[in-house]
This record gives sequence, C-alpha cells and structure tokens, in this order.
Amino acid sequence: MAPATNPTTGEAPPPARPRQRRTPAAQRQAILQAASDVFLERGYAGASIDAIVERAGGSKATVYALFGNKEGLLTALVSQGAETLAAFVDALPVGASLEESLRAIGRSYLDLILQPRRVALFRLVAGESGRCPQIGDIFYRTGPQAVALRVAEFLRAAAGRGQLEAPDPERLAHFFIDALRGDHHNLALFNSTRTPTAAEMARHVDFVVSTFLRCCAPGNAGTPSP
Amino acid sequence: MAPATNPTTGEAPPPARPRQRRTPAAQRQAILQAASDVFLERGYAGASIDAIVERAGGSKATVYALFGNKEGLLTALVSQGAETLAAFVDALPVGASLEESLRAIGRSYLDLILQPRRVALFRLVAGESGRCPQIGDIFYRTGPQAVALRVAEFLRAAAGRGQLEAPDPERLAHFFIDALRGDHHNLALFNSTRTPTAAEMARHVDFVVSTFLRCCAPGNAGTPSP
DNA sequence: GTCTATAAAGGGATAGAC
DNA sequence: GTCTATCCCTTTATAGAC
Repeated sequence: MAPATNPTTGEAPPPARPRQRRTPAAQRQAILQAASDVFLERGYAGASIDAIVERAGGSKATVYALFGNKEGLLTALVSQGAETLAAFVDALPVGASLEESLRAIGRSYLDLILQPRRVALFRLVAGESGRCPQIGDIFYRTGPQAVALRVAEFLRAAAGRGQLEAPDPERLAHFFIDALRGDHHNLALFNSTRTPTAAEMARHVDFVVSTFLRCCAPGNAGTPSP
Repeated sequence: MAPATNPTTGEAPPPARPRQRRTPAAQRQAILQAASDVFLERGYAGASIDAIVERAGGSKATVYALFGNKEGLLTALVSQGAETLAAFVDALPVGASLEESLRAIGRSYLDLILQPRRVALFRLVAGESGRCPQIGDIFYRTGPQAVALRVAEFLRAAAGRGQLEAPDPERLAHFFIDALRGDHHNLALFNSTRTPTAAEMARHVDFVVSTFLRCCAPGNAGTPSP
C-alpha cells in the first residue's frame, strides 16, 4: 500500500547509525525515537521491529530486552507522547482580555493538534484502541481529557470574576474545544491535500471565540432551563 | 496484541460457510461482508485475506479475481460504507419547529456516528489515511463533508424563512455538528469503557441545540464583524 | 546488555486445472 | 469465475556467544 521507500533515492532513509556504543538510557531513547518515526509512518501492524532497529542502530535483541515486545514499545511511545501535551496544559496562554485569552488558547490548541506528528499519533492510537484499550485510555486521559479539564478550570475562573456565565464549565469547555477543532482536524486526519492557510485558521478561531462569547456573555444562561 | 479468538469457545467464530455455490454477485457480497468484519476487527495490516476467506467461504483466488488485491478490497469496503451515511443525508429528520428539527437531526446524527461499526470504520480509515490518501478522501467526502453540506443547506433554508441568522451557513453547520459530536465521539474512538446513557445523550443534544440557537437567533450576527 | 544467526510461523499473491 | 496447491518473502521472537 505505501511506497515506504524514499522517493528521491529509491531507498530507505539513512539509518544514522553511529558505530559508537551508547549508554543504555541513550539507546532506549534512540529506539523510542526510531519507533516513533516508524510507527507513525506505517501504523502499528505495518511497522516492523527490523525497520525500527535499522533506524535506531543496535540490534533487535536489545529492543526486546528493553521493552519486552512490540506492544510494550507502543505503550512506551504513547506514554512519552503524553508529555508533549502537558506543556500546553500546564501553561495555558493568556491575553489582555478574556476574548484575547480565548483567542490565544484557541490558536495554540489548534496549532498543537494539527502538527503532523500529532495527527499521525492520533491516527495510530485511534487505529489501535479497539484492540489495545490501554493505549486509547492513556492517550485520552493525557490528551483530550487533560485539555478539557484545564480549559474548564480557566472558564470557571473567568466565571468567578463575572466575565462569563458558566454554570457548567466542563460542558462549556467541551463546547469551545469541539468548535475549535472544527473541520480542520478531520481534514488533517483524512489526509486532505487542501491545507488551510494561517489566515483561514485565524479567521476560524476568531469566529469560534466571538460566537462562543455571544452564547455565554453574562446575562445569558450557559445551560438550558430544564 | 489482540486475542482475536472468541473468549468463550477459544476459537474463531464459525465460518458460516455454505457448501452450496453462490452467484458471483452473492459471493462478492459475502466477501465484502466478511472483509468488513475482519478489517474492522483487526485493522488493515492486521487482517489477513485468509481470515476473510475463512469467514466468507470460497477461496483466496476468488478474492483476487474480484478485487485485484488487498487494497482494492478496502476501497470497495469504504465505498460501500459511504452508502450508509447517504440514507441520513438524503432524509434529514424534521420536527414541528426549528428547535425540534435541530434536536431530531442531532439525535439522529449522534446515534449514527456512535454505532460501533461506524466507529470502527472511522478508526480504520483514519489509521490508513496517511498511507492510502484515496481511502481518506472517499470517506471524508461521503461522510463528514456530505453531512456538513446537507446541514448547511438546512440552515440556509431556515435562514431564508427568517428563523435564523446565518450569514455563513457552512461555517454554522460545522459549528453545530462539531459541538454535537462533542466528547462522545472521542470517547468511543479511544474505547472508553464508560458508555453514555441515552438520557445523557439527549441532555447533550438539548444543550447544544439551545446554546446554538441562542447564538444564532434572529437579531444576533452569525459571523464576527470583520 | 549487546551482538549474530536462526527458528517458526504467517502473510500476499499466483499457477494451472476445471 | 472458482478451486487447490504452492512460491517466496517478511515477520516476531529467541538462542547462545561475548
């Protein structure tokens, strides 16, 4: 299905195999990096340990010594990927006003989830979640859920300052995030050739933020009456 | 990774292999059905033609005669899956009022995309889109895009009747659909064990519809000023 | 812990008869 | 179009020396 060879040279990318011995920790990291490349590129079942070893250097037996088996490698990979999002969650961008803050959060979040590697990770994890629930669980908790909780916290604080009507911050946070993700994430997921420009993205964020604020401005109810 | 065997019997599900000959058309359909089961269950690379033949009956050579190769089988499968959504798109549910219509659309759409087979198809296609863009394209156009266009059409008509402020129906449709999908789709995708109850789903739809209407009631602008 | 070599199994695809 | 039998390659995982 995939021409997994380099289109220019007709061969696989250079192994970057330093002949020098590495420390176990460094070797572990090199394997994880290579595994990341290969898994994200070919999918779980399509990736071979051989291909990973070829990129990382070292030998196959080392992989099994360090990670047990193929699934252990995937688990380690997803767990490590979780740390990327942590940076976003820990330091939510802020702006001068509520509206500016929401815009900053929106742009930052959208940039993050549309990074090619992040999209590929999403594909990989979604594809394997049916057969490996543990993987899906790690990804969900450290990804979408962590972000939603953090945004909800932000909205609750804003509501506390009277800037927002938010009786149910969790629900509102999801509403905001889902609208932000919009069609762009699906397009990226299904590999559309049409990549949105930066201007289109900014316009989308502006639209979502202003619409969102119109819904939840003080004086409007944030949840339905019943 | 996956215990692809039946947990109760310890074996694969019975082949259901009628010894009687089938017509080519019937055989084609039987293979597609079996391929659907196996692909959705094990993923593309994890599925073997052997396993498909075992379920469908017949022989491996027939599969290649009818579909060319493994990828041809996947393409045929996704193309067929497109027809499921067509039913939804062709006959958008309606209600007595605009609000009732939106609720009916919302419930119907959410039911559709949360069907286990539909979720599995989403996983499968997302997982392969990176290596097989054609598959992603078919799925996107006949799935998310078709729905969005149809909902946009509905909103445009409502705006024409003065029930709604919708200067940009496409954008608004996406806004509505994305909010509807909400966290539920992600939860299903990542195989959460916590399945939302029907009541929770209904409450979610009600929340989205009422929030959406508050944004776009006549008198409010549907897009930002600039 | 790391290497080479190999075991053991399963995969996609086809040949050739009917 | 359909079958049986088979080719040939790749895969995961391990054995055993260092």
